[in-house]
Order: sequence, then structure tokens, then C-alpha cells
Amino acid sequence: MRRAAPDKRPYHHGDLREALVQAGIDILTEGDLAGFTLRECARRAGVSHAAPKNHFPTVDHLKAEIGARGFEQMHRVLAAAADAALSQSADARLIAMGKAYVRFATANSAAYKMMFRDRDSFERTPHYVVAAEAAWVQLGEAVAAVIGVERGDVDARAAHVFALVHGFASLVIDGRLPPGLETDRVIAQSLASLPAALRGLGTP
Amino acid sequence: MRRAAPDKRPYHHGDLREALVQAGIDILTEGDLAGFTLRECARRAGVSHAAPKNHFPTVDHLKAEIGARGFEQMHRVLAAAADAALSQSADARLIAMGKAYVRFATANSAAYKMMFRDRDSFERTPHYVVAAEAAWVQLGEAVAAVIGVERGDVDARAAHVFALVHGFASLVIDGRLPPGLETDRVIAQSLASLPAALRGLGTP
DNA sequence: CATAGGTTGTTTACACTGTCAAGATTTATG
DNA sequence: CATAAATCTTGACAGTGTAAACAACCTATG
Repeated sequence: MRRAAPDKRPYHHGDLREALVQAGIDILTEGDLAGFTLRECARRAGVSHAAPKNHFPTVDHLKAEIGARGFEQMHRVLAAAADAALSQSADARLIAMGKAYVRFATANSAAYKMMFRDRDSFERTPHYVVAAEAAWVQLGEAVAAVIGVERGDVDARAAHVFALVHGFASLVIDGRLPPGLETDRVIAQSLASLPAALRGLGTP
Repeated sequence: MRRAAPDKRPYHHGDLREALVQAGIDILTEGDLAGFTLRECARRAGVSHAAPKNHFPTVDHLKAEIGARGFEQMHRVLAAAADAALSQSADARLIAMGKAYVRFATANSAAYKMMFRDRDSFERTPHYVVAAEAAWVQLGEAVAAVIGVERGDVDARAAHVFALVHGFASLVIDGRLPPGLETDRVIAQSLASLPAALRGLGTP
């Protein structure tokens, strides 16, 4: 068994797979999505450019793994936001989660892009699929708590919420909203109207 | 003055700039966003790989031009949708535009991605800026017609609409909504609730 | 324990990309 | 017409992802 940080870099890295993932996350944290490169990850891990092949057959596999971790982290952030609002109403919890969603996306814009962009080019690894699915389930539960479980069609309402928060997140990240707009206030306003809108949805 | 399609390619190319743009649009129409390459555009225009430099200093300039045209085309599509619903209420027109928006985005997914993705890497050419701005203005007008011009804060409501349709478009394009979901019906439902939600926005 | 086999890295190579510099060719202009 | 400007070609360079051949290390089996 080899320790993680031996004194003299042995031939084998020790935990190259994890080092590559971490290097990739570091690059994204620096906000340099274009700088995300398989060779650069290898470079940061202190390894030759072809070494990653043993752990990730393709750069898309690495992207899928990092994207999966992004979903997992977002899941934790949303769960924490919901927990913090546990004493409040289901409406307040959903709103808190919506705010946390947009905040996470904008604070980790490069990672967020990697989570959503180019999904087709990802080999859909099981890890990625499971992590992305969990986000959907989490959202559906919060929506169900708002509209009441007996009212069917939770998915349609969850899609409404998903579209709204993902839309805001994308627009803010890409700087697509007009410069003068107070995005925080606008988003808070839209989210505040969400529970009522969900209850009215599909019932004219 | 030279015509667009002379019989014998008299100038070096005649209209290389336009040919490059068209080649790029063709690639996107084929849905192959990854295949969009400056060299491939040059290839399709029947010209050497470095020829584009005279018309587009950088590949991002070509992307910006194509993105601008995408915004222009979308503007026409939305205007047509609004015109077709001219005899109906402002609510109906906004809903029609929303549907047309999502339909355009999903039917031209590669072009839509080029319009929105990587905006930072675009040299922000005047053409692109103007075209993108026009889309925002168009949306704001439709929203203003719904809520009444006297009620201020049109931008906040326009942002709400923009986020919703862009969110749906992005999620559909990236296949992010659950497989079983009837997206057409769900989106129609969400859009139907939009005018009422806009009127209630910000007025508790 | 020795050794055969599999795992992990390195080296080298290839096709591809965007960009640049130098030259050739065609058009426009004084 | 002669000269300048615009346009295109050729060739080069640094990057990229991926593949194949080889080397070093680990491990399990005889």
C-alpha cells in the first residue's frame, strides 16, 4: 500500500484518478472553462499527458465524473438550504432552495456549465446519470410539499420550477440580462411568486 | 459592382465572407456543433484554411456574426407569431411568442447554443450586440402589453419570461427533462399561467 | 520465493485545430 | 499605366485528443 504523498514520486502516482478530478475541479474553480484540458489536468497531476487514459478512456469521461460531482455538491447545497428553512412553510423552503440554486450556479459558473453543457458528448456514466437524477428528485419533493401530494402532475410543476431557476442561472452566468437590472431582487421576486403560480398551474 | 453569383468566380472568391457565414450556418443546421470549425467553413467555401482571416480575424468573430443572424431570425419568427395572434388578446400573443421561442430554439438547437454559449469569448461585434438587444426589446414590448404600461418594472417581468422560456429551451435541448414528460403539454401549461403570474408579480 | 501477468506511466506519433508570417495574385486607385 | 490595397495560398507553430508500443511497478499464483 502506498501513501498519498510519498517523498520521491514513485513511478505510480498513487491516486491519479482522484488527482485528475481534483485538477479539473481546480481549473473550473479558477473560472477558466476553456483552460480545461486533459493534458492540463495531467500536467497538474504531475504525470505524462497520456497517463489519464488508464483512468478515463476519454476526456468526456472525466468531464462526466466532474459533472456528476457538481450535481452532488449542488444537492448538498440545496438540502442545506431546505434544512435551514425547515421551521418555515413548504413555500418558504422551495423559495430558499430556488435562491440557493441560482446562487450555486452563479458562484460555480464554470462547473455549472460543465454539468449541463455537452451532455450528449458525455459518455453517460452511471455516476453522472444517478447524480443528475437525484437533483430532479430533490426538486420534485420540494414541489410536492408545496402543492400537496394529492394534486397530481408533480412533474409538470417541477419542470416549471426547474426551467425558471435554470433559466435565471444561465442568463446571469452568460451576462444575458440587461446591465442595469438588479438581478438579485428580480430573481427573488420571481421566486416569491412561484408557490402560488404552482398551485394555480393547470387549473383554470 | 459585382453580382453575388457570377459565372466564373472572377474575384478570388466573390463573396467569401458571406460564403463562410453560410457554411457555418449549414454546419449548425446539420446539428453538428462540434463540427463547426474555421477550417471546415473554409473548406466548404472552397478556399484555403487561412483565407478567412481577411474577413474574420478570429473564429470568434465568425461565431459572433452567425450568432447575430440567429438572433435576427428568431426576432422574425417571434414577430410572425405575434402577428398571427394579432386579433387575439395581449395575453394570447405573449403565449404564442413563448411557444414560438421554444420551438425555434429546439428546432435550431445548434444555432441556439451558438447564440448563447461562450458569449464572453465572442468579440462583441456591434452586429451581435444590436441583434441580441433587439430580442430583449421585443420581449419587453410583449410583456408591457400584458401588464399595462403604467405598471412599472417591465424589465423585471420580462426577465421572468425570458428565464422561463430560455430555461425550457435549454432543458429540452440538453435532454434534461425526464424522458416520460410530455414537454409540449407541460410547456404550454406553464406559458398559459404566465400572464396572470406577471400581473401578480411584485404585488403581494 | 520466484515468476508470469496485469496495472499504471512514458514515449512517440498522428490528425486535427486556430493563428501567424511571407509570398503570390487579383482588383482598385492615383 | 503604375502603384497601392485587398485577397488568397503556402508553410509553419503551438496546442489538442487519441492511439500504439514499450517500461516500470504491483500482485497473485505455482
